[in-house]
Amino acid sequence: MAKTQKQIPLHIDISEQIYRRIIDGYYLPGDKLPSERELIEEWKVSRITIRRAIANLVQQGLVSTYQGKGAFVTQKRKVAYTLSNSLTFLQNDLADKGIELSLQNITFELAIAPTEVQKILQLPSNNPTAYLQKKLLLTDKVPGGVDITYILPEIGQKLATELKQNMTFPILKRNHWNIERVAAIIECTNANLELSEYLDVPLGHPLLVYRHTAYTTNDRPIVHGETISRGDRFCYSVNQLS
Amino acid sequence: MAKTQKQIPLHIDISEQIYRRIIDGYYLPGDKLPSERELIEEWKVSRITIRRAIANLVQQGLVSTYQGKGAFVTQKRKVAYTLSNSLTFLQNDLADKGIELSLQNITFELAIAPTEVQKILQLPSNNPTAYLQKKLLLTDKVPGGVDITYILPEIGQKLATELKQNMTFPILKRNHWNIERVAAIIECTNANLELSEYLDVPLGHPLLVYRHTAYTTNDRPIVHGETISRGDRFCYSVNQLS
DNA sequence: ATTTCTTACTTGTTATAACAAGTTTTAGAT
DNA sequence: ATCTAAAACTTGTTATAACAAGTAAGAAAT
Repeated sequence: MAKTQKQIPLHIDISEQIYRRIIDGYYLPGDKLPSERELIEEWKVSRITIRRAIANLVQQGLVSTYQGKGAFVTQKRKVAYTLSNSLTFLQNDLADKGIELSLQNITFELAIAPTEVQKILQLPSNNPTAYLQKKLLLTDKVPGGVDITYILPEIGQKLATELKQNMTFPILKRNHWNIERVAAIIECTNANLELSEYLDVPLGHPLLVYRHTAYTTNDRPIVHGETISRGDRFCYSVNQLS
Repeated sequence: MAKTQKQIPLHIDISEQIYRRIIDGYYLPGDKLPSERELIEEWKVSRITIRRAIANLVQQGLVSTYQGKGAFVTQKRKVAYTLSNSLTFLQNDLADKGIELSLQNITFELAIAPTEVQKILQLPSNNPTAYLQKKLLLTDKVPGGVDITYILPEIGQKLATELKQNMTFPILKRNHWNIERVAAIIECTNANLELSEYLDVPLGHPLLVYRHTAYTTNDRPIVHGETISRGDRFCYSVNQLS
């Protein structure tokens, strides 16, 4: 005998039914869902249950809510960062796709690096400082990511002006800092309050993290940082050859 | 004058304070948070507010709750899939790290492929079928990912037995299907109900998706699929040479 | 016709309440 | 001492209620 089906909560039942309507195209991307009041009518449940059901859909990234306006089916088109065999030159990459990338400097300062960064960049223990830069990445004027980078002091000092206005890797190349290899990890996290404010997303929104270390000649690390981008708008494309 | 600070909700205020306690190490990974009752006492607010505050932390991936037990600070150690210059051979890769990978076949059947897959695999329009395989990936007996793959009929038929028990790429190699290149995209999504049940995570849990197409000689596509893994347990490591 | 203000509608926050459903501890029976 | 059942925890679900805050539509005044 099948064991008695575990009682599924009302809010899951309701969110699954709305889920199907979205998947089946009954509610299309951009459409407004019925208001809470209407959904309460339809299912004859309390507001708290309907709100929970909608929250389930928001958590699945299918719906976004706006105070005073309503709940809307999200439309997701993602932009790919290309991690080709050569290096990432995001700006050109996006320009090819007709997307305008701009930068907004948040901070640029000499700071004591966290211990992990000290190790990775092989900073001298008597003076473990590096330039810390935080940049906001805007695609078509809309914030899409944050870049947090530690740069060796000698490089950061010379290239300060440029670094505040452009992407890091192309600047290094222009200034004859050869980048021999980049070791990177791609992972996902969820937005904390600080990031949710920078990126204008709700708390807990999925984010893609590209944590990288760039090495110049003789395997000398020169830059370490992470690019944190909205998971609903970006992805990474990888091409592997045998 | 600074414009009047936007009123921040109580639940955010509380979750941020607990957030700090976690970040500062006052609550350590694995620790049990105070119970709802105790937190209500501490902040003199209603249960709904405390529950919302904890939900905020869960959404940020910092806390997990278990009915009847309590809320616990999560400990995150992530396992890296290596996307080296050569191809992904996950099993060896993980074995090197002392992690046992096992597979559990969910479905293996000849099916009509979705139109996107038809295009990618260049299936004949009069018979657009391919083998559809769903596998559960278990690391140390615990479900960590789901693999959904479409395989050309001629290959799937011959290798059916093997495919049900092992990873796809090593099998192809053993059977002299040369894989010349793999085009892949890494992105993140949130668990829907089906995936949340397979992977034993809450609805909306962050997931990493590795969507790939493998090409053999003459750029002929033979396999297309996606590996969906728990974002809290896995990441991808990429090494780029110039 | 245009602007302004009010009103009605939307989602967001918070409180109180009761019960359900797991887990752990305690008290009791053997 | 060991097993068992009850009690006392825990988080999960759902209802009702009131007000806050943001948006849109309509009425009133210019």
